[in-house]
Amino acid sequence: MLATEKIEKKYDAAADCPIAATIDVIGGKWKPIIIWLLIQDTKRFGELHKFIPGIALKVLSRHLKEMEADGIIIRQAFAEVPPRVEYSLTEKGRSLTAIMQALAVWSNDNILGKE
Amino acid sequence: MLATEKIEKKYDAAADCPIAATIDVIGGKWKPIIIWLLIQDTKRFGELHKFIPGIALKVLSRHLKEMEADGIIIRQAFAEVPPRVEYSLTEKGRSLTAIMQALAVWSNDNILGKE
DNA sequence: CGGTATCCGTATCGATACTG
DNA sequence: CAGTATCGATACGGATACCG
Repeated sequence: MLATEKIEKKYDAAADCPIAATIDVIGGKWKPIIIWLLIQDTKRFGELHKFIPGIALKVLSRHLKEMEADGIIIRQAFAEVPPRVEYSLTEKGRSLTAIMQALAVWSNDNILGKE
Repeated sequence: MLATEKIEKKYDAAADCPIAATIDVIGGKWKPIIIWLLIQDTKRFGELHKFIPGIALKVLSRHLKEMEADGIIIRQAFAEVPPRVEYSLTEKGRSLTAIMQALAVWSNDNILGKE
């Protein structure tokens, strides 16, 4: 997006609403679980895949890349055989913990009892 | 009951992860802004449309219905000419205020300064 | 005024096969 | 082990026209 051009910028919910911007970071279909798992512990790619039933490899891979680009997780590859890659939260990622807990609490209070 | 028809329930992130469940409620593309506007004040359909640049009528309408179904907003129609419909938050909806603020704060601390 | 109906483009998710 | 490539399905958002 070039700021030098006086393009009549359309309002973009995700970019212009701070709340939506944060949801964008934690709001993919599987990102909450990934973050939640990493809050507890560093994990390898295969572990994440095992802990998250049903996620496609491609999707897991893309979510991890996005989260790395957003600066909330770190990817650490070890030059071994067989290869090992570990994912963990950055400080920024950890700073989401309180929010995650608040979201979980709200769910328990307002959604779980409903079904 | 056929054994083959055993309901092998697939893991559903949105339903089975409490965090994802809450994000589902507040996480549509425009829901955060809608909630934010309604936190400040009850608003009519047209007002919401005016306050949210670019949203399609259909999308606004659907989001409002979903939020009503989720129990976080109330739709109140007045039998007048011209018709008037007002949307406001329920108690449950208001209970999201703290979370919304936390999300906005996190965005200001971790996203806004970046671009 | 407050919507719904229709049609469409895109983004996102998913299963499987294959590679470094 | 840790991914990528490929193809397909579907959910989501958007523009416009029309109705009560």
